[in-house]
Amino acid sequence: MALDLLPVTSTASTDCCSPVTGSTMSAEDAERTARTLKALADPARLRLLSIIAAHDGGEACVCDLTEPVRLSQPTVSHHLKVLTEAGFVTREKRGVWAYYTLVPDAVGELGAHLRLHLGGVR
Amino acid sequence: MALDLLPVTSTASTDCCSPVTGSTMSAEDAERTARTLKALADPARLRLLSIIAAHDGGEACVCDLTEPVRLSQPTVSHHLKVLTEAGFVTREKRGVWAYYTLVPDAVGELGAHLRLHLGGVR
DNA sequence: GCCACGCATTGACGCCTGTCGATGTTGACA
DNA sequence: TGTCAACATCGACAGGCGTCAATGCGTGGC
Repeated sequence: MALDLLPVTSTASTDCCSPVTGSTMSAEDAERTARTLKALADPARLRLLSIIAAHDGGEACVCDLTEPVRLSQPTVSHHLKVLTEAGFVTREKRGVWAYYTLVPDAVGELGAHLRLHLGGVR
Repeated sequence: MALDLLPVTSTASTDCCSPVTGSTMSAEDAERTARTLKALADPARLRLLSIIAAHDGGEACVCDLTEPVRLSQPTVSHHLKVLTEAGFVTREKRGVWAYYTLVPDAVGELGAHLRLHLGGVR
């Protein structure tokens, strides 16, 4: 608020920058959004989602995912569990195989929510 | 290698699911995208970006960011460095103060790149 | 009923990361 | 020149995370 010459007394400690004009993200919202982003922020999980998306019908089973990412089967299962709990894929057991399917607009909603608070659209 | 009934010879090992139809994300792309996402996947950094975005002019200095996030000054500086290296903010030193400014469409481009490979738009 | 197969879970290990106090660095001012 | 303020960097610590081998659990076929 105050400039170099004005003898300010109201602002006790901080007085260097411009004030806030919009509304900031709440701590709870930041925590939830960060958890969702953490599920995406892994190269193996990104590749898994990409492979599932590239499959016909948008679904794939674990045996089709283990070899392309060059990881052990328990590790792939772990990543798929993380992606499932974050809401990016759904699991459906058919016989012996487990089919993972993309949740249609999960990444889209995440991006929209980010642009809402971070002013990407303006 | 030989199966129970069908004499398949083309598919060597995997034969349970549908084949791939699209193109998957490369390992290098996944690595780079994951690094960018990791910079966002933290509640403190999300709040910092949100506070900067809410400031007038889309810029803020460290002294305006330390108190809202309830973190020490070194920690805030560390988070801002991570965000700077990821390309979400830029740093400009004016006198004693360091002003951080949002990179206009960084989150938008990230979202677009994700939807491109993950089929969010279809 | 038993065995083979696909997948999930467990336990363990090493690395990465968020946080802080202490210290260094730089610019403003007297 | 000396001092103070704002910010960055360093070193250290605890907790989280990615990875694997070993094991458990259903399902389908013989």
